[in-house]
Amino acid sequence: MSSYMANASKQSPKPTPRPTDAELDILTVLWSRGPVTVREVHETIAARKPTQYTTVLKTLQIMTEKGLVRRNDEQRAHVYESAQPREWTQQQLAGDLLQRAFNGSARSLMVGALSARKASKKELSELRELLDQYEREAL
Amino acid sequence: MSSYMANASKQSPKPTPRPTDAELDILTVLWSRGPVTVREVHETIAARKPTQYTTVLKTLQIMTEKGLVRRNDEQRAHVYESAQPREWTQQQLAGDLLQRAFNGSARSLMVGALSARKASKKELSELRELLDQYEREAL
DNA sequence: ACATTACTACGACGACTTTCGTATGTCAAG
DNA sequence: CTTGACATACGAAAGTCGTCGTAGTAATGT
Repeated sequence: MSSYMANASKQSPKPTPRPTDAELDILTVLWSRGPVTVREVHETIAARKPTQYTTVLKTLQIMTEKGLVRRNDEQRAHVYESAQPREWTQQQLAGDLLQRAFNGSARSLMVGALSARKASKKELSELRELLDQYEREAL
Repeated sequence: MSSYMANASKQSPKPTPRPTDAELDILTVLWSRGPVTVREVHETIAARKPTQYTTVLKTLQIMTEKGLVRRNDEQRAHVYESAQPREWTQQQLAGDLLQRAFNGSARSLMVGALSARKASKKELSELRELLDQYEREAL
């Protein structure tokens, strides 16, 4: 064991910032589509909300600077992919909101979520299953 | 019944916007303290994060314009209170995040929240109780 | 070869956020 | 009345966000 830093952090390991609304829209595409070109991202985004190609491009460039996405520029049309898996980002966002608006109470967050969109019977049992699983793991 | 509008909405009933980070900090104080003066809000806020009095004041003024808070200016020191109860705003925020980042899946949101802060045994049973309650009500 | 199409880079604008300083008003001592 | 403590109003700086137009460059078709 020498003094190598296998760790990716050097100098200021500035944590990945919370994605903005527009950025989250793009990440959603990247997560479901995998590595894609700007064009593909744009097509998907523009299908739901009229948006210029360059708007998506610019946002992706900024996201690259922020470290939210990785870019492969070997091809002429650069290929982007999310720097973090969906679950990781979701955890950040949930944790952040939990902290900021719910004073850390998972129960309150659940109340908020459930009352926001009436949960189906199926969804409720799904949640119950999730709790079972957690209780088993967390010994 | 004449053409009166007892309703508070006139012309564009523009919905209350999502509070920003700084605004949420202030709302948190208002919720736990009830109607208070700027001074009281400031003292609470400044205890955790150095902030000028006028910063809090200005933010509260903006929040008044947005309809996030109500102001009573009968006294020289105006008294502010949240325009919406804590639960209502929490529901908005949870629903918003659920929609934007979790594709509407309450289960995913729960996974995110639970993995963000390891839930205690007590918290888990609290959640289970909540589900019971929901299942009983939602017939 | 040249026109057309497909990309990236980037500057810039308007709206919004957060922050603070300064101007100004009110009121109670002294 | 004047001063000092305490309020509100407000302009403005500095940063971020979302958006787009334009410029330039590489590939493709005719």
